[in-house]
Amino acid sequence: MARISKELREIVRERLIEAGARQFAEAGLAGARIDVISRDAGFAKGTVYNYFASKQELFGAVVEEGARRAAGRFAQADPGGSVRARLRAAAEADVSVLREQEDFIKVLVREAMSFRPDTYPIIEAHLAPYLFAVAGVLAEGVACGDVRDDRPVPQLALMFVGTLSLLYVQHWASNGAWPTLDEIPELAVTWFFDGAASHAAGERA
Amino acid sequence: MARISKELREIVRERLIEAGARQFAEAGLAGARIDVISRDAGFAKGTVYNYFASKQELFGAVVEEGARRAAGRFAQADPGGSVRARLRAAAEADVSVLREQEDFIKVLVREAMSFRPDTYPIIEAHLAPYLFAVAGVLAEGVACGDVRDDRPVPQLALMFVGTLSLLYVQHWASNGAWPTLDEIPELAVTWFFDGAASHAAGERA
Amino acid sequence: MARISKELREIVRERLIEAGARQFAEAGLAGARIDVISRDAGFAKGTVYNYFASKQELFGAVVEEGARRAAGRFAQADPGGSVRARLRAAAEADVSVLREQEDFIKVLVREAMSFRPDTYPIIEAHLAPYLFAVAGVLAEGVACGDVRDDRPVPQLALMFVGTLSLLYVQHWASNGAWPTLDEIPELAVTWFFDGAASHAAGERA
Amino acid sequence: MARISKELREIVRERLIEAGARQFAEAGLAGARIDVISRDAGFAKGTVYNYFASKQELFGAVVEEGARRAAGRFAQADPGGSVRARLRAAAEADVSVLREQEDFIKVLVREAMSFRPDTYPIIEAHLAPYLFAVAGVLAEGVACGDVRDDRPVPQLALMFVGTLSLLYVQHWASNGAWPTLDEIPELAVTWFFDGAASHAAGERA
DNA sequence: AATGAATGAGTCTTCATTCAT
DNA sequence: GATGAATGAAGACTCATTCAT
Repeated sequence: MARISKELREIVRERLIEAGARQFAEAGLAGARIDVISRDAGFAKGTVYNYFASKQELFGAVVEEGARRAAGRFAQADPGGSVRARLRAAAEADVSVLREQEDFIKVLVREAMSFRPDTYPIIEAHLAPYLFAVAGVLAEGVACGDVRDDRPVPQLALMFVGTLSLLYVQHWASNGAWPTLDEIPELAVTWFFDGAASHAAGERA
Repeated sequence: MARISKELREIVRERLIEAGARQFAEAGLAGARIDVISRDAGFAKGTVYNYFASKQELFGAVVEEGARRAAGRFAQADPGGSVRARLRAAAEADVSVLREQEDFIKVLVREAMSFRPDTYPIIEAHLAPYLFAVAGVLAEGVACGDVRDDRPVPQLALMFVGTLSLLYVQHWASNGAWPTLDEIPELAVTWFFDGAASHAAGERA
Repeated sequence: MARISKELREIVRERLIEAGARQFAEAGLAGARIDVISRDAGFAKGTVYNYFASKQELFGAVVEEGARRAAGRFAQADPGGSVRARLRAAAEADVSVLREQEDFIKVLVREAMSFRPDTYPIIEAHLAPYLFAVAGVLAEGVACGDVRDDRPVPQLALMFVGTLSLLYVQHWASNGAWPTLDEIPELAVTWFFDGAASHAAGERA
Repeated sequence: MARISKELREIVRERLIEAGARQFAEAGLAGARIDVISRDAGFAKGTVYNYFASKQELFGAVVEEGARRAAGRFAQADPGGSVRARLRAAAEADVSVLREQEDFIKVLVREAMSFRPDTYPIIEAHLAPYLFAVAGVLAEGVACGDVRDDRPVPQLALMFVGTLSLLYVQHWASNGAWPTLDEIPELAVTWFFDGAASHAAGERA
């Protein structure tokens, strides 16, 4: 099976990453088993190691791919306009990724929320572009006075992404009862801008 | 003698659970090592098995104990006054518990975020009184018009507790850089009432 | 099986080292299999790891033990007198160790002669006391004029030990035909002092 | 075309064997990696298997080739004169071969020292002409009284070749520090005729 | 004939669990 | 009840070998 084309190699890699996303979402980094991943992708155990040097590295690739997909969708769906509208679009893009790639997002969110010393650096490294994109929108918001300027933009970005993540967790924890995926973008933006409890929030939403 | 023996047994059990909390907080369920827990509690490896049938069971006991300890955290301080002030007091009480029981809380938050089928119900059960207390305050807030009335109170309670948890995670993930524990109560309340991004929030804070 | 006495622990360790010597003598460091060693010593696979951190470390212990046994025998059998006589006694002691501990000596000689980058340092480190003992005798020989003084003593020691090793190899390679173990001490000393070919050697021997 | 093809095939085989010699010299049979050998020879992994059925077989071919190359080494230079001078010339010829074929010689010496049942006969067979040549010189030495006559000439030949090998090993083990290749012929002859320790040796050298 | 992706047997190593003392 | 040595299942990772292209 030699002389495989570069594209075929890429396809196999992709399949392994997707199988990895399923395993890692289900079992976490420590609990995931390499040979399950390989089998799930349709290959024998050893094949994973033709593409990734170690379980850690495969995990990193899964995280990276997850972040890349989310970020890509992000970029596409920037309607311009108010910061609020743009962040809402971003959240919608994120949710639409979640619908299609739930495993990837689960890995991202779960491991990010678990901040294990061995996985958090990986997550952080690969999440950077994603946070960067959000931060870009927020920076413009600060510039035009739509966003408070007394808090560092990176912190704000973390808070926005955290809000989204938290809503996902609540969605999963309630087995989809509340919030539903449909509600999440609006909830995230409202919460982020107006808080969860205030009337203003209620009114504006 | 049976009496003393029983008490002694309880003390040993407690020590094992505390050592377990430390390990599980650091390494997670899969990564934790029985041997380290036992040694850390001052016993030899085998002793754990005189008290718990398996690592899983010890883990369950840690989660349960953590939930039990955390559950008490709320009753303590209710200064009365505005909803805002009362929730802030609640958050402060929560943080003060966190200071003392950081390992337990870490395990709890992690597990909550992973909603494993075998531990999530435990967490949920023990979280209930806490959520109930928060909900009580919020309900009064709704009644007096300080809190929006178009969202179910239980959802609001979940969002408040979620905000706190998210801030904890960010605290841990940043190695305490931001937010610091001191900042968390104010941040939580502001975020919950006014959002993270708005000027109103900045002004009021 | 707890509370084993220190002596029992030592005995088990010894058994593992001896089984290790057998395996390493037969298969070398790379080829040796941990579970064969453990089984051969009468234990399950994992037991080796209760005594040694890794295969390398067990190998080091085997080499050390081999060198220790050989060196010990060396020290006991120093009759004093001429350097020639003392080295002969040393060689005889060495051969008597070889008779009883052939596996250990085989490991030592084979790996020393293979100077593999990963094993040679281990061998060198553990062989040091052995070489040191020989060097001590030779240094006295230099002092009293029985040994040439224009060559560094450590080189001479290496040459003597090398001579012995070479004879062992020839013994093994010929399946014991020549030289026999009985002949080795005399051969080694003669060769070392008088050469292999000269008449002087023939006469004196 | 068949002709060229056959020659080409021979060339590729040769390159693989030389690359094999490098790997085996460095890592031994067990430690050598097919993949490294093939790459080093300028081919992809699988190519080795178009020429050799297995790693073992390639190893055998390397040993055989090494022995073949080394076998020619002696015929070259026989200056006549004293036995001593002729053996010295032989040793010099040997060292000059070593300089060019170091990897092969390393593999050979190692294997000779390990006398594995499957390779030792090969080595022995190819060593025979070399030993025979040395034995021829020695026999003349015995005849003219320059070499002791109370030891079988084949044994003497083995001892001479063994001396050389031992010096090689010490050269390699010391990373070339001592003895240097330049010193080896003189050392070998001196040691062989006069011993390593005696004054006579020192004086005559 | 060369290629190199896929394979899977083989090994080290870890560590929860057991149990004799 | 405490101990810690022994156990062996489990799992990551290696790499010789195969074989489709």
